[in-house]
Amino acid sequence: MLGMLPPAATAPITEPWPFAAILQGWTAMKLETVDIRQAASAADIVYEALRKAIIEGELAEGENLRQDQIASLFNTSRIPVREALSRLEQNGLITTQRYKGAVVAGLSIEEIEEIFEFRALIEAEVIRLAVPNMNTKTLDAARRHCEAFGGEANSAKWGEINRNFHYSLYEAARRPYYLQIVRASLDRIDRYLRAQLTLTDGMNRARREHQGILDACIEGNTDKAAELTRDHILGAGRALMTFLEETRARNE
Amino acid sequence: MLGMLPPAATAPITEPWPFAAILQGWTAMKLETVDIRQAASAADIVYEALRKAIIEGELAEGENLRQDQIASLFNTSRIPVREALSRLEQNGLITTQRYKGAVVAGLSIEEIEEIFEFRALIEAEVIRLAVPNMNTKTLDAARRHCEAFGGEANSAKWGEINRNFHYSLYEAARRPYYLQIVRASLDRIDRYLRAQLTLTDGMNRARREHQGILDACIEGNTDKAAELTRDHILGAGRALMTFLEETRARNE
DNA sequence: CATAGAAAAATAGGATCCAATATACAATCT
DNA sequence: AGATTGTATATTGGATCCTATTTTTCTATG
Repeated sequence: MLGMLPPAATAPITEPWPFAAILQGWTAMKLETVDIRQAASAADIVYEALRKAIIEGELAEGENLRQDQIASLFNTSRIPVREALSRLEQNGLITTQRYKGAVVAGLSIEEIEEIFEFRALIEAEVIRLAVPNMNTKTLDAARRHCEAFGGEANSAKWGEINRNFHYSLYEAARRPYYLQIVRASLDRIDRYLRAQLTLTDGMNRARREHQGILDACIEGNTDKAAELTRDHILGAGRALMTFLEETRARNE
Repeated sequence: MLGMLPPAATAPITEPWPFAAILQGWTAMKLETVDIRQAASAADIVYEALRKAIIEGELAEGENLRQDQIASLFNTSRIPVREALSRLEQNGLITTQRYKGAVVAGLSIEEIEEIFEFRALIEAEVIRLAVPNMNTKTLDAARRHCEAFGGEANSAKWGEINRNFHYSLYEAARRPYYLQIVRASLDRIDRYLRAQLTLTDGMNRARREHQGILDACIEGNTDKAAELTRDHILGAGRALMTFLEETRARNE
């Protein structure tokens, strides 16, 4: 339901203006900091909120997204909403029909399978590129996320922590384009992945596999890390497939 | 320059309404034909025209895209233009700054290199998945595109034919998500690829390598086709790198 | 003349209005 | 009753207007 969206409008993405720096005089500021000032437009805020709601599964697939409803939720007009919807459609998170509106995009079993297969290919390669660049700082961060994942009781947070763990390793690859694609493909299936983690016993398995990947990275064993990442994703995909086939069969 | 954009607005994407079928009575129509009616919005038209102009290099990188200028070019208001620009930004083809406008996105040497590396990974895999599904029809189509590529004198058409050749093989993979990513990544570097084909002697080499890939597909040699595709892309990337490093060095 | 600062023009973002289309529902006919 | 047609309502797409910000131009001053 749309009512489940976050408070909106009250949470601008802009950082606080650096009063202290101004009071101390501009010389106290590094010259580079001047151009950072870039407020988020209304469209940005709506886009991010909707994106988050979709990938976290708060908006069910097939649900209608009414422009004026969303606009009033965010205390804005329909123009920024339309821009946000247009961006979401470009990312494949929603589908729109002319004069009929937008609905949260659903994925067929085959599409989900394809995206998992794709992720296995890409993320294994990203890890392969990342391992040689990893230093103690990245490995420490990854270990923290790995432990956080194991220790978190609230299943609603697993998806986020799972992302953080993988991203913390992937960043060492220093491949912004790859990472953008990884993010986009994960966005598409994140809801299902979250379901798999909580509804099947995917959690324990993920915990073990994360530890294995992390160990391989610490050892500097590139091939092993890539192989384990690939297996991790394909395994989660297979578990999800059997789960979905059961539930979708049951609903017919 | 923007003046180089196509005539626009005069070319709706809708097909003609099937009068004959109506006069003969609805039973004469296949039931599937009814739902095709889906006109293109103004934003769609602007988006496609700008996308084409950017990937073909008609709009130089760094060039400003003024909303009202584009709007008057297409005889429309700024609203559809803004939607088109928003989509283009999501695809990485332009970059925008709040209150400052949009410019055609340029790529650094490193970014171009990364995208070529990425394409080599993905397209090799797509060919790998495609070869087992290829039949005489797809191979014939690919051969025609391959010959057209060799026989075409007008260098402005090489980019398009090059795309057609590769896509005709890739389609057999039956992986819509992969293909969408392939398309997006090719969009980002197509201008540079076109430059490489025409400005270096990339054409002859591409012709040879296309023939090799096609032969491997005809033989059903999956590994060879994947290997050659990978080499083809990486080779073009390297040639482009040296070319760009020369020209960019010369301009400083 | 050079430069800082103010005024003006240009341009993007957003709100509101109008048009086009779809959906729901009532009225009518067989 | 059931189908069909016309009408009202809802909703999206697009145009126009207003506001916020940037960029440019002009002007005053040293």
